[in-house]
Amino acid sequence: MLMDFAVTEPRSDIHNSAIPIVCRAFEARHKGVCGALNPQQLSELARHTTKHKFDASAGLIADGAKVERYANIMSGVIKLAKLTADGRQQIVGLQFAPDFLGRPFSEKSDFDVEAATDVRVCSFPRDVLNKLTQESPELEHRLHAQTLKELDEARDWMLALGRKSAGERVAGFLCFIAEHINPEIELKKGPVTFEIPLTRSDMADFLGLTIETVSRQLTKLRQARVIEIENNRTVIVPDLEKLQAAAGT
Amino acid sequence: MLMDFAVTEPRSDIHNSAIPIVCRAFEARHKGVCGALNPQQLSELARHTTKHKFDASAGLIADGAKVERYANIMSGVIKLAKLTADGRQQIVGLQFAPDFLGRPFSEKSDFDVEAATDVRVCSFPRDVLNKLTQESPELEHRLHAQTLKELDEARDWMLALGRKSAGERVAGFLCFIAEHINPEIELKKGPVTFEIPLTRSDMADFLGLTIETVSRQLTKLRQARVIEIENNRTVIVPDLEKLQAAAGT
DNA sequence: CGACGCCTTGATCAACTTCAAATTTTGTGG
DNA sequence: CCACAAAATTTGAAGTTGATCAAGGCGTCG
Repeated sequence: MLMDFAVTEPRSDIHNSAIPIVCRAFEARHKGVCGALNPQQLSELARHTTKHKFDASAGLIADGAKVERYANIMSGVIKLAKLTADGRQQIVGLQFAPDFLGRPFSEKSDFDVEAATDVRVCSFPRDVLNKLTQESPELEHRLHAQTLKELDEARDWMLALGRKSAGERVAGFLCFIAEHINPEIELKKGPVTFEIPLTRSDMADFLGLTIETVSRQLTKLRQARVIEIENNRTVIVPDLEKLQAAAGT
Repeated sequence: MLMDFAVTEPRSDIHNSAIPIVCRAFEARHKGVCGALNPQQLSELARHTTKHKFDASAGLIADGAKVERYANIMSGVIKLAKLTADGRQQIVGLQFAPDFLGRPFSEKSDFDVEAATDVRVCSFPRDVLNKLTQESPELEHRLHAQTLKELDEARDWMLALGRKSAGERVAGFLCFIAEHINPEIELKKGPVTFEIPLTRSDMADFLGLTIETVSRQLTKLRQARVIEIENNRTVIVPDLEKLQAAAGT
């Protein structure tokens, strides 16, 4: 079931011009778009901000829906999915904290937005952000930078979808998750462990495959000792380079 | 063979602060990024601008190359292509006049940039545009808008690459070209005629197929009377809706 | 315990690729 | 303008990959 952002949890600091502590903590850890705002703008934004929680697989925004609010992802993973006329699904983007969520300058969404895992977001009205964008070139600059990052990722996946085998895609997906789950802690030699934030079905929709093929390729990687899997979701990669090699990268 | 932008044709109006006539004519027809500049900025940009011509299939920028100049496409079609480690190719974007060419804020290209058809571009140093961007929020806004458009197109093609059949992809590609070749003249009922700006090989690389499959699907569309083809490149679409239906859209 | 959701495994099948010509189009020199 | 060679496209036959169809296993939650 899809639900638009509703004001579920009015902030206690509504009439307080101090920067919300949660924002400060969040921005310290990450480098979200809010970092582009000065304290005054930040509290202006905070005045209109509400926090929301969504369970895994809850719908946030339906394809074609009018979008009145933007959001920042505080935690969790969000999937952007497109459907063909007859119902085939393709996930066209995955977003992680602290990504900005929403299509600037457009009133409606071009795809479904759904929680892949449990998710916490901060949302605020389109108008407020649009106004801040006009005041602060740095803010638009950051939004532009995120858009460019999404475009790079989309193009990387176009290469995978168009030209890579099922095995390469699955291995490449695991690399992608490994790099995004813990944004900083990566590229070191030792073993890497992480949770796949998607079901097999979501993985299939992301990779342009069926769940059966995804499962078979994971088994192959396991049998080749490239990965270990526990509880379906936990992946251990003893040697990331071997996984990258399997991804054809 | 790849060649970087070289200064091949110094402008006669280098020391003339008037807006180059070619720019005025170009901007009147299109709505390129230059439209965001005031006359003074435009002539500042023009002072550093040179025109270039590339033959079809000439390389403009190699993957990983350092990019010192940005450009506007004046005419023709440009393809952005990625390669896997072992040489498989995927075209991840097609750009048409008056698109901006270049990756803002990045020094090097993430893919090969090649002329699909004969192409004319205006190029200028990165630094000059970066400086203008800082002065003019409207300019960054336009660049951002183009990036968003490219992202939308990339995601549309992700759906096609991941979930659509060869026949749907080829039909969808023809719709895409029909809409881009003559940006305005579209969506009318009558027959539409256009030239495919790509070889079969480029089409295959764009669609994630082989040239044989592309050819067979075109033959099918021809036999189904959805299109007519003359000289391999000229396509006549009697009824665009039938083609869109074949594309699964 | 039993039912349901999620994942894995196996057997068969279809779509697309690969390999191999044949055919058409394009470019060049006489 | 024609002849010819080279390049691009089409067509055909055989081979693979991944999809589809069909069970079966494992965990979780009532």
